[in-house]
Amino acid sequence: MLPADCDPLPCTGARLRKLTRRMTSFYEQHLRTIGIRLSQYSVLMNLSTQPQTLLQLADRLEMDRTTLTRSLKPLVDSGWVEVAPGADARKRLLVLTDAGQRFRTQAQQVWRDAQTALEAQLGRSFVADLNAQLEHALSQLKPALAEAN
Amino acid sequence: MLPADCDPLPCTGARLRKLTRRMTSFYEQHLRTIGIRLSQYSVLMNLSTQPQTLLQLADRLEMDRTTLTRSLKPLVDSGWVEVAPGADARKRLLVLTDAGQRFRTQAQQVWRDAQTALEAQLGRSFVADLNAQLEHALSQLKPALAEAN
DNA sequence: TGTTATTATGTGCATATGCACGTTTATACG
DNA sequence: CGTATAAACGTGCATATGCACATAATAACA
Repeated sequence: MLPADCDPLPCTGARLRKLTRRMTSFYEQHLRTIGIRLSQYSVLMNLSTQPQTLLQLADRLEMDRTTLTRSLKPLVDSGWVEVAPGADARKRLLVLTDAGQRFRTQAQQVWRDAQTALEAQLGRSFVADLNAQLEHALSQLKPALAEAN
Repeated sequence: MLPADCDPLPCTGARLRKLTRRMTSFYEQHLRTIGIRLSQYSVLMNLSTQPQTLLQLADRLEMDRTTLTRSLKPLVDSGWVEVAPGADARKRLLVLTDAGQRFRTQAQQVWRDAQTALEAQLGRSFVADLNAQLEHALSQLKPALAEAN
């Protein structure tokens, strides 16, 4: 029999997905009061600093471009984000409207409550550690950059 | 100004979602060779031990019952899982077929490669720590059990 | 300048995710 | 036994996710 350190560890991906489901649910219990999803909150936060093109925002959020395209629809429909023409005719600039800024402020309060509740539940130092680990993993696990072009 | 330990930490939920996207992508680069998703692999693995009802499996995977219902379709269509009548007329028993068992064995090899590659990329001890952290978080962050009934 | 490569984006498709609501079948109980 | 409750499951809806493919517009270059 081989030594234990030759066997792969339990599936990290599955655990991660599991925790993400729970965690998302946790945040959204709070965010539901103002009718917004966690991912939408992320978009609002990232746009609050400055307008960006779709691709720029997708890069920041590290999500698929096409996912973002569709995630924007409810935000645009709600009047919080505007899709303006960009520097050249290809680009589209995503802009947070005034109403969007106001709403973001409100949403940030609710998020703050959620994050605080999370830290209360799991322990602040644990959450800090977890954040650091996630951050490290993200830095090491670079995106599957489009097959060596 | 308040001390820093009164401010909430950066959004854990957003980081978690980010990493899950990347991580899923990492695993699925491997799993794609045999045409299966990470979540489907989890289902196969959980069914390989013993047949279970939909609710039992959903509890194990800690995912929404209705999500699982639909996730089963491609597995059933591929002939790997069978939906048999359960103990009483309400229950449906999910059974891994023989072909399903064989496929699971094959898939497990591919998963193993992926997990090993992950450990090579992030460092085995880091992955072990991360697994432990995720596990701990899961144990502390209990499901939003249906509003105190 | 005309052709080619690159950039920025959209759409179709197949899942993943969970809430609200509805249906069927058991079980509890008066 | 009949009715209220609970258990197990399905479906509609709204997003989330990313791949393959298609389009439009700009940049690069012969």
